[in-house]
Amino acid sequence: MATSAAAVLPALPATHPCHGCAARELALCGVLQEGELATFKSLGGHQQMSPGQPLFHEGDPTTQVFNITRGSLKIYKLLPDGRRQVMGFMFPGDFLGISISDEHAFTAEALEPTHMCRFARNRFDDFVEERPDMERRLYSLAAHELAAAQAQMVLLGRKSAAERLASFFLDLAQRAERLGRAPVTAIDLPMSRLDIADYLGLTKETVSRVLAQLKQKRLIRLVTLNRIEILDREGLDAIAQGLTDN
Amino acid sequence: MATSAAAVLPALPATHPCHGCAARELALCGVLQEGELATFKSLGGHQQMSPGQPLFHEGDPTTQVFNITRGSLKIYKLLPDGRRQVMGFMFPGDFLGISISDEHAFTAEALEPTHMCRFARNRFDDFVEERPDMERRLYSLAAHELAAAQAQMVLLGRKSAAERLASFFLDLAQRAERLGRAPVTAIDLPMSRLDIADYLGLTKETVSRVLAQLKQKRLIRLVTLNRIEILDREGLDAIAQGLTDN
DNA sequence: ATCAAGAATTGAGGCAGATCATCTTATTCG
DNA sequence: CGAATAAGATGATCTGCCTCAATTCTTGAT
Repeated sequence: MATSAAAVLPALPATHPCHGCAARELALCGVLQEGELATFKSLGGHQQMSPGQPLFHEGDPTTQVFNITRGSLKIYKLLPDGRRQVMGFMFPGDFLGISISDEHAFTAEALEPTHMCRFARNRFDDFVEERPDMERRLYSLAAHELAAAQAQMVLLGRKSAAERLASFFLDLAQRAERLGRAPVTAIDLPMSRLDIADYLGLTKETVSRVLAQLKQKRLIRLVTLNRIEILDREGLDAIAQGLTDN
Repeated sequence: MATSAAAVLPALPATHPCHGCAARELALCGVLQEGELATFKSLGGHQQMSPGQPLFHEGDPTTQVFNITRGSLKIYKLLPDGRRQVMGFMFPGDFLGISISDEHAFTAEALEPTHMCRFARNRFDDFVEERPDMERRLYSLAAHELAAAQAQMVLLGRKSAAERLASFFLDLAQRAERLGRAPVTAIDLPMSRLDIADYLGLTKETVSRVLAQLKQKRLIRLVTLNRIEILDREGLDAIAQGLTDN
């Protein structure tokens, strides 16, 4: 069951609808051949969203699944009194639709202008059911997400504020590297400080303060408000893993 | 992909090795027919563990997968300095092996005398690969676990100590009900207060104190140290969801 | 039964991060 | 461009949970 995406994909003709899709190798589509890809593509459509626009709400029927191709989203749950927990952020290549429930377990909302492929869920399921590769890929995605969720439980249950921020930045860097296939020292933060706080189980004030500490320790630098540069990755790593008192 | 376990299973002859297995309908095996079940069973063996005994450690190669049939386990991750996050507790019917990594992401340790079916991972994978039902079931399990992990993130990121305890007890009650198919008012706690604390992101002292509060509010009663009775489920529910100040 | 050892409870005080308030810096829009 | 508005940073104070320290209870061995 330890199946991973095909390492090499055949080049597509420039006229193919998926040609040039930044997400292709990373997403579900990665396991499909050219012919299948066309069939797959024909199942659904394309969709764009503007910042702040919700894709769906917690509790909505899950009639569609999505594949992010550009931009980013946050997904979150709310408690009745308004407390919010951000479950994660989605970037190009990420698949939004791992669930066997009829209702969405969370709300999804665009952080910036965002593009995605959209599929009717029943047609998607039918398509997947006939392609063992695809099923295995889906399982693999779910298993990865589960591992990530468990890492986040450690963060939320046992890490200090500084450890949480450091872990978060490193995680973002790694995801950017997976997308770009090259080492990354500067990271975009398309989400607000409040989003970060709600993701890390903190308040926006604490996020600001810890950010200031990390800056002062010369571990990071704020290029702009929404873009940081990692100055000392080893130092950040040491903090993230709890190897230093902070 | 919204496949669930078969609702009704054919009765097995009393001589069948899986006859009387408390976990059969719940576990992976639930989708298998009698013939297949025998084949499946022949892939692996049975194993018993005593309290405190580790099944495997974080980082160990994942050469086997397991299906709990009796007893219970805790699974946890450690930070380098010894801080611990318990990721969850496993009961009969639960499957231990959702992963595509070559190394275990956590340590698993028996809480009480515990029995399980054991399968070599490569043989298990081969078996699964030929049975789409089984693959779908595995995906379904992973999706469920992911949803549970996300609920736990809300708990760890945003709930108060009392809310965490209340949520925990209700969750245990629901799991017991899924196993026994009958309403449950008394719950066994095979884990220590420290295990509970490390699961809920608290200390054992806080767990003790909140337990005392819930007792005093007549929401629960301690039958013994390791068994509580739920006296007011609605009240607990209200707390768990954060509908009451506590 | 009695004792020992571990587990759980209870108490006192401290602290990391929350809350509330203010100020500063971006961004938007007329 | 400049005012309006929102986002972020910073300061002061508060508090829920943690830490450290005794007890008390439970359990298993003799």
